[in-house]
Amino acid sequence: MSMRADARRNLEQLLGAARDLVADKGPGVALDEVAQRAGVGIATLYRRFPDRTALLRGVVIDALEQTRAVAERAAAEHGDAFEALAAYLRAALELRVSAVIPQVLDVLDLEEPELAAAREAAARATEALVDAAHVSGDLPKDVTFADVGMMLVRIARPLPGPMDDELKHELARRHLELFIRGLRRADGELEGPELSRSDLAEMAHGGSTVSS
Amino acid sequence: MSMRADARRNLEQLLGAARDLVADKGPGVALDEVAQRAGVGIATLYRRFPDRTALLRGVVIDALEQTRAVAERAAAEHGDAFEALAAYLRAALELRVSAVIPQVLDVLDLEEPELAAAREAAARATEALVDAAHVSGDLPKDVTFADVGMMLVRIARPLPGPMDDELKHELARRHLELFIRGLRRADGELEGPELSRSDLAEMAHGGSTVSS
DNA sequence: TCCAAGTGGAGGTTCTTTCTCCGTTTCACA
DNA sequence: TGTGAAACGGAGAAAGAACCTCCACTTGGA
Repeated sequence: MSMRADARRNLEQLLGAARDLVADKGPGVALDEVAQRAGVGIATLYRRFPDRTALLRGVVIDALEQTRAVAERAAAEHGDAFEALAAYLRAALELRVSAVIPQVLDVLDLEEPELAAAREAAARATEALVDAAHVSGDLPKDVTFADVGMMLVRIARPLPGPMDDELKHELARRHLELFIRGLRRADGELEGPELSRSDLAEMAHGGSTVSS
Repeated sequence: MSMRADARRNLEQLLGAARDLVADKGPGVALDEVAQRAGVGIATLYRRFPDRTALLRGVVIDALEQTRAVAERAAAEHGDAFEALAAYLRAALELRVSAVIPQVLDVLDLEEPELAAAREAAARATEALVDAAHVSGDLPKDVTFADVGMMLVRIARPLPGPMDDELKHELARRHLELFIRGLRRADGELEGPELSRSDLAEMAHGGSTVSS
């Protein structure tokens, strides 16, 4: 399976544009807009991805794969477990990857094998980071995988408002640092649902009740 | 200016529905949907608010007014400055007020006197809380008004995804507590733009460069 | 050089949203 | 309890937005 060089480049442009726009505007973006942002004609988009679902699937699988890669790299490069977790969070923020995944969860069939595998691999890699930080004692036990992941999503999602995009991103970085700083050796009793990874998985699967 | 009791009730329903829906879906919500959620006919909406802008203005003025009230109450009811700030954040989260304001910033003319006044009053009240917490020493100096406000927005905004609404809200509460916990007695050096209130105001006004 | 692979974008079609119009219902005062 | 002004709901015409196909043109690479 080799494509012509220009075709491959366009495919990448398309995935990148779709990632950004879906992160910003949700899974219902106008496909025309995606094509335009990617700098290609609309026909090129439809040639690669016969429908919206195919495009979204492409975006999310790419994002999950990058998440996994970044998480594994963070684990390998940092001896200290908390530092590894922090490094992962920073890298994931740069990739804008966490902003896009929850947006498409509504829309895609997560049972679909290729997607389920990517999901599992990414979750496993990130959960390992959280677990290690728990064990090392720097991350409070009551701060779960889900808490960390969701806060990352909250911080990665672009704020609405008339602000310049670059500034938005700098602020996101700043706020991630603020979060990380508060995470380390914070103590106290945290109220509210302590979701585990499997709670999350079940929820995505369809049901929306927590065992609690 | 007295309205019939049912008319007033409907007006409130409308504002409430619009607040929720705009917070969830942005300022472009279908007005039909707003009317339906409010439990009134579409004509009733158009009778009160001749166009989308009027509705959004109504929503945001209401929201700003509630913000001010809640901030002043928090200041009055808590001796400890940090506790007062925390109480304000919790109350603002419940009102879903912070989620709606940035959504409409794009769309509305902020110079318009009535709106500018509401904005100023709300900002003044909340800034007082942040300043007091700075002075008391419990809130690190490098965590600005803008940082606190934006983190509140991030936490108040509903996460995308298939989760049950009530659960989403419980998690938002939990994450706000996590944030508050991390705020107190956090120390270190925070990088990135330290926006003041006036930076924020200028930005909203149109320019998007920061004095830095 | 040549052609298979790749491309862009105009525009017909379909779906969504807006907003008016008017017959019906409801409140509130006597 | 009767009355009318105020308020209401919702159907549907008109406007707008998004989708997606088709085909004449361009380009990479052997």
